[in-house]
Amino acid sequence: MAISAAPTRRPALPDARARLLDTAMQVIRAQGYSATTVDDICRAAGLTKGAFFHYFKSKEDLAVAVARHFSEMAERLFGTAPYREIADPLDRLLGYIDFRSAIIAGPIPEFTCLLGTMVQEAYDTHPAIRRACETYIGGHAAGVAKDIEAAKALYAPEAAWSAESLALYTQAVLQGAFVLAKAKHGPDVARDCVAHLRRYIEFLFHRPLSKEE
Amino acid sequence: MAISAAPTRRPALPDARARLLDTAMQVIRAQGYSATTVDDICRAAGLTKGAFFHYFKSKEDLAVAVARHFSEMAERLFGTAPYREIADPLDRLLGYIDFRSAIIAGPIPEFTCLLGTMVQEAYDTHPAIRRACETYIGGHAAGVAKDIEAAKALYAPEAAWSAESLALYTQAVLQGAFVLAKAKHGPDVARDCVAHLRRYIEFLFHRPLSKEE
DNA sequence: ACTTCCGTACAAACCAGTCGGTATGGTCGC
DNA sequence: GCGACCATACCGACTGGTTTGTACGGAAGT
Repeated sequence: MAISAAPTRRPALPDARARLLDTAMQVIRAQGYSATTVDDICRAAGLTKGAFFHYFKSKEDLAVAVARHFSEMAERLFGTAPYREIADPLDRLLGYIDFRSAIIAGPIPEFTCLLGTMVQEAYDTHPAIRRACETYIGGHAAGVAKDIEAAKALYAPEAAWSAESLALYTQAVLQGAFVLAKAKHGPDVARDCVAHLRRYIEFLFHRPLSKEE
Repeated sequence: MAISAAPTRRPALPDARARLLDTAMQVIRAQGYSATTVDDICRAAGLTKGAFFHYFKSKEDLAVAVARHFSEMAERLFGTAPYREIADPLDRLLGYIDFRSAIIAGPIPEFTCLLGTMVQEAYDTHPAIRRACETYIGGHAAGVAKDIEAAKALYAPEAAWSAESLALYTQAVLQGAFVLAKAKHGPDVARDCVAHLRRYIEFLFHRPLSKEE
C-alpha cells in the first residue's frame, strides 16, 4: 500500500553523484587533472567533501569515473547526430567529420576532449587513468572505423591503409587540433585542421574524379 | 676547525641553471606541469631549492624558461638535421616529415612535445605559459611554412590551401600523435599517424596526376 | 670585500582523505 | 498505525603530509 511508488530501491534526492561527474568534467577540461582539487569540484558542484568521498573512494577513482561519464556523453551525442542517418558509408564518414567541425565552437573547455587532456598528464603516473582513456578513445575510434571499413569496401577496396589506422588518425588530428586551439586561445585553428583532414579523406577515396587505386 | 668533512659540495659545476632546465624538461614531459613539484626537479637535478629560486623567481617563471629552452633545443635539432641539405623544397618538406617520424622512438618523455603537454594544462590558468607555448609552436610552424611555401610555388601554385595552414596542420598531427602514443603507451600509433600525414602531403603536391586547380 | 652561487631551515598555505555527526526515509515487528 | 532499528546521503571540522616560496648563512671567485 505504498502511497508513493518507488520502482527501484533507490531513494531519491537529486543525484549528487551525477552533479559531481558533470562538474568534474568541466573543471578538469579547464584546469587539467592535477591542478584540479577535490574542493574545486565540490565547490563548483555545490557539495562538500563528505559527498565527494561518499561516492568516490579517491580522486583517481573519480578520474576513471569521469572518463567513462565523458565517453557515455560523447557516444550519446554522436549516436543521435543527424549524420548517422546517411545511408552511404563514405558520406556518413564525411558527415562525421563535418559534425566534429561544427561542434568546435564556443569556450574551449566545452569542445575539447577530457580523455586527451587527462592522458597527457597522467599516462605515466596514474595507470588506471591511462587505461581508461585508452579504452574510451579506442572505443570511439572503433566506431569510426566501422564506417571507414564500409566505405573502403565500397570505394577503395584495394587501398593500402587500414580502416583502423585511418580511424586512429582522425582522432589524432582532433586531439592535436584541440592542443593548438588551447595554445592559440580559440577554435579557429582547430576547424582549419579538421578541414585538412576532410580533404585527406576525400583524397583517399579518390573523390577528385581521378581513378586508380 | 674541522679536519674531516667538507660538507658542502664544491661549486663550479657547469651551469646549474642549465641542469635545472634540462631536468625540468624531462620531468615535466613525464608528469605534466602541475604534478611536478619544485622539489622533484631539484632532486632529479641534484640541487636544492636554494639553487632553484636563485635562478627562477617562481615555478611559473621556470615553465616559461623551459618552454624557451625546449624550443631552442628543437631548433638546433631540426636546424642541423640532414634533411635540411636537400635542395628541392618538396623533398625537403618530406624529409622533415620523415625525420619527425624517425625521432619518434624510445621512452615517451623523450620524443613528446613539452609545449603541447604544458599548454593543455595551463592554457586557462597560466597565461604566461600559454603565450610562451603559442610563440614557440608558432615559431616552429613558421619555419615549416617556409619550406611549404617554396614547395607550393614550385609544384602547386594555385592550390586553395595556405602554407601557413598546412604547417599548423602538421603540428596538430604531431601533437595528436603524441597524445595517442601516451594513451597507448608506445610510439607505434604516432608513427602511423605521421605516415598518414606524409601521404596527405604527397597528395596535395603532385600525386593526383590529374590537373584541376 | 663584494657579488654570485647554492645549501639549510623554516613559514604559511594547501590538499587528499578521515571521521564523527545529522537528517531522511524505508522496513519490520507488533 | 507506531516505534525501534538501520541504511543511505551528506556535512564540515580536522589531520598529517605536501608544496611554494622566503630568510639567511657560508663558500668561492674576483
